[in-house]
Amino acid sequence: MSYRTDILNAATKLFAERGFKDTSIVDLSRLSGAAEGTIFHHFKTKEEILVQLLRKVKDDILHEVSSKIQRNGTGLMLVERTVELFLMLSETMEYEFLLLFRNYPYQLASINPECRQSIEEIYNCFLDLLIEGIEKGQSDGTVRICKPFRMGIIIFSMVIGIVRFKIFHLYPVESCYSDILESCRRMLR
Amino acid sequence: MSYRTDILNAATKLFAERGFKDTSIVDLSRLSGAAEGTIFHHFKTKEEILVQLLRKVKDDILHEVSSKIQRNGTGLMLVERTVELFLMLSETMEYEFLLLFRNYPYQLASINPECRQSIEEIYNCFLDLLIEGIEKGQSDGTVRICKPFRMGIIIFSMVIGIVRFKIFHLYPVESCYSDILESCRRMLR
DNA sequence: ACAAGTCCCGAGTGAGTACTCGGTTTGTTT
DNA sequence: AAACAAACCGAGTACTCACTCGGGACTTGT
Repeated sequence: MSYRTDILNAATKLFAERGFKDTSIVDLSRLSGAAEGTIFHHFKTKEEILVQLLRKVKDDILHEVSSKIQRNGTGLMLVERTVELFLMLSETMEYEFLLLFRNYPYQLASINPECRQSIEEIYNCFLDLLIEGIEKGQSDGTVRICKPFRMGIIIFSMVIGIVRFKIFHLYPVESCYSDILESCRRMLR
Repeated sequence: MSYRTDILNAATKLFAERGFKDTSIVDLSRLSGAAEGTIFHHFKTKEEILVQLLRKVKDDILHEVSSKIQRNGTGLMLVERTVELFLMLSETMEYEFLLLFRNYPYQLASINPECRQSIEEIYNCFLDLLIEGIEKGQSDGTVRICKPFRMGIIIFSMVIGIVRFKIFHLYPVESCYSDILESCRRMLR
């Protein structure tokens, strides 16, 4: 039982709530209970904490997606399931999503390419599912003829936008979920 | 001819490109040509620069909106014009939009309530136009029966998401503009 | 000419930062 | 129990940051 996981947990919380730059090692030390020296015993630099944290978040989310997404049914159903899953995960994995949205692409992209890559893999995972669903839907007749990539981008940006509104408490959107799915169907049919 | 505007111009560029926290007074001094002391002669604190900057951005955008938006025509047309205007402004006022998207609601919200208020006014300006268009459209028959606020939120989040993708070069979206308008129509009709 | 005021300068200040280092504790192996 | 390594500690270091201060230059009104 080392402080390693305590430090990562503290980092998840603080990086998500305040962002990377606004969290100091002293903050991490206080919240995790580990001395500053201990933190640098487990992680070479502050940046290294973020890199490992994001790698873990990426693994968790990709695992969650691959275990929850079912590919039976129509293409339109796959799109709907992807949207629903994203909305659901943004609640069950709130801190992880907060972390993604708060730190990207603002500080992160320039800080570290590995961070950026982790986050892009997460983004692409969902976008690819949407595109796959649209293409499949065009084969089975549940989706109209349109450019899959473009419509995937549009739907994805809509869902991300909604989640951002919710996570940062800008507008109340919980009541919109059914309207979002209905909007997707209308856009694609 | 004082350094005041030079400092604000430098701040617009640097806060937009790097964010508030990642821009130092030395950076501002170098880019504007004004000595550090001169910066603090014109602005009480670094935060004060941001406050005044955002107030100006808000005024500029609200003025642009009120001068460009025409209310003749159907409700659906008002929605489409609002979306088009937002997309257009995100190009003609690129730095200002970058500034909005980079700094909100991450560092800003907690830093200063006046900053937050400026940005919320900008957001609400567009959202209110969308809602107005939807309600008007429901009267004149160009928009189906739905909750105006919810659909306004959904359309707004879609447009913001697209602009974010573009501004940060995450995905190529320039080609999507006509699809976005088409999607709006399908969602509302 | 002189006083007042604005603009400007940049070295200096103190607080905070990420990170280091020498040494202590704890756990494991033999 | 002795030996070794991993985990842990916190004072110390070098650096960056926003901000101050005392004074110089230029403009304006009297």
